[in-house]
Amino acid sequence: MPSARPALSVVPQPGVSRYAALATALRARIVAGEWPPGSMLPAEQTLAGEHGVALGTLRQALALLADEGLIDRRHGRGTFVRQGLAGGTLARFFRFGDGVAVPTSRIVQRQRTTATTEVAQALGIARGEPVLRLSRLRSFDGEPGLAEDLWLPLPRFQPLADGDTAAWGDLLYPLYAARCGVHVHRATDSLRFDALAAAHARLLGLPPGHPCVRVERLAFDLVGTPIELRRTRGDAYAFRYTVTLT
Amino acid sequence: MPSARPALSVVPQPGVSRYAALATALRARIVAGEWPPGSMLPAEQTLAGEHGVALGTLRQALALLADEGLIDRRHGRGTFVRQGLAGGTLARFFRFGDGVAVPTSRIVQRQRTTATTEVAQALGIARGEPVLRLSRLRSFDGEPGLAEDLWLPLPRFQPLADGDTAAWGDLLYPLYAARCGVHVHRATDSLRFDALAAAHARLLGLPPGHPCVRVERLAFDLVGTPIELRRTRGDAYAFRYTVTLT
DNA sequence: AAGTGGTCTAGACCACATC
DNA sequence: ATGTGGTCTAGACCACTTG
Repeated sequence: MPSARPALSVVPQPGVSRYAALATALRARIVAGEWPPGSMLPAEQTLAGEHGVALGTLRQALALLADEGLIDRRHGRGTFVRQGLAGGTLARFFRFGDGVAVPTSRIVQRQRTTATTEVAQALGIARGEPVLRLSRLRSFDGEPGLAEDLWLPLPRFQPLADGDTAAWGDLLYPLYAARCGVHVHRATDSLRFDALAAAHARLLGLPPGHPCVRVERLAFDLVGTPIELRRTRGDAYAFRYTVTLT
Repeated sequence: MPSARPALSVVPQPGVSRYAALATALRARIVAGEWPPGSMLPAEQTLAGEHGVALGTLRQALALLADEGLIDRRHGRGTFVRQGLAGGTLARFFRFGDGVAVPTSRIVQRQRTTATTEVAQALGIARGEPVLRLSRLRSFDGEPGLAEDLWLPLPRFQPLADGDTAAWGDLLYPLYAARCGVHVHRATDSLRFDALAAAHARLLGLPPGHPCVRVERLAFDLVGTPIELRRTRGDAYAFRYTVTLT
């Protein structure tokens, strides 16, 4: 009598290690929503059994996903699907306030509009598609510090198109998760130097043409779909950033 | 008859895993120069035997050191002590030339002097200690792009104090290794915005007061001793930098 | 007490690089 | 052919977290 074969056993493939294949399989199950963000994965023993591999092999696969930032492993508690980006505040590029407190946020403008060529390309949609455009001012200890313009693809962010923006709180990503079920999983920040346009200068209380650093952020969800384009401007003289190489 | 105890066995300690303790021991042997930069470590089996641990445990220890950038593991070849920093060119913060070719380097000034308070603090020496000060211009396709000021602690970099600087080539770190036996292993780059002083402006062919990005680099050797302070300035309009978050 | 991930072992076998 | 690191197994035991 043949031994029972695990339900989801990983088929050996040339050129791909078992744990890499396993990681791909698990990644797919997570992205498909089998375990939603914040939820716990089955125990190591269980998963290893399901996929017909030894514990060590399963752990190698999970280590890959943890490196990618897809899951969080917590000793004694379990393995969890990551909720979203942590520690990625745009304020980290500048020296404002005490550098710790979350800045306050005020929505200056909200507007339903259509995607320009530039915005469409960034968000991976067609030109002219509907988007929600926001202007936002972030203040540190009451002092204006960052002026932001945001573009959000519209069918998906419809819940943010109406209602009182004063009730949104100071952080957007938790809002995206709560109201739209959108979890930001990855983002790229591109920095460059610029001069302040009149509108931004007014918001920040600086003279027009004042030097600024412009951060362009593109944020992606779990599946890799772009979900937010954000342009942040702050006083170039407050810009401060450190990288360590090894 | 008691079983033979390995020469360098790791003593179990509360609160410290065996592989972490082992990594510390190996790190010490590397830093002490037992295996100089570029040389190969003994095979896994050998090291595991020497320290009286299983192969898997030794591999965990080596994985730590590889993460730190202390060693390079190469399948089928061996485990090597890293030579030095790779891919850390300061030009990565700017968009000059084709972005690939190594820029040419010209030493504009070389001067034996003493450390100011600021330089001394950065290099971890006393104020007034002798240092070698260099000014350097880096060009891309013949166009000046980066103006650099460097400070090197002097007993150690004596070999660079004399001789023809034209023979130095375009990269400094290989020069440090070849002439002074100094290997750069880690560095931190701190960025801020500034305006060009007259001297730097002249070098770069830009007007005085022109906006620039100033990168201050502090480089360390294997032991963690600061060995180079470098201040690089480039046109703020050429500044371009991208970070990915996850 | 029960369940989770973390550590450690002792071994077999595979894949890569070099002579 | 030989030596290197990479993969995989099957298990034991430890450490952390929660009911």
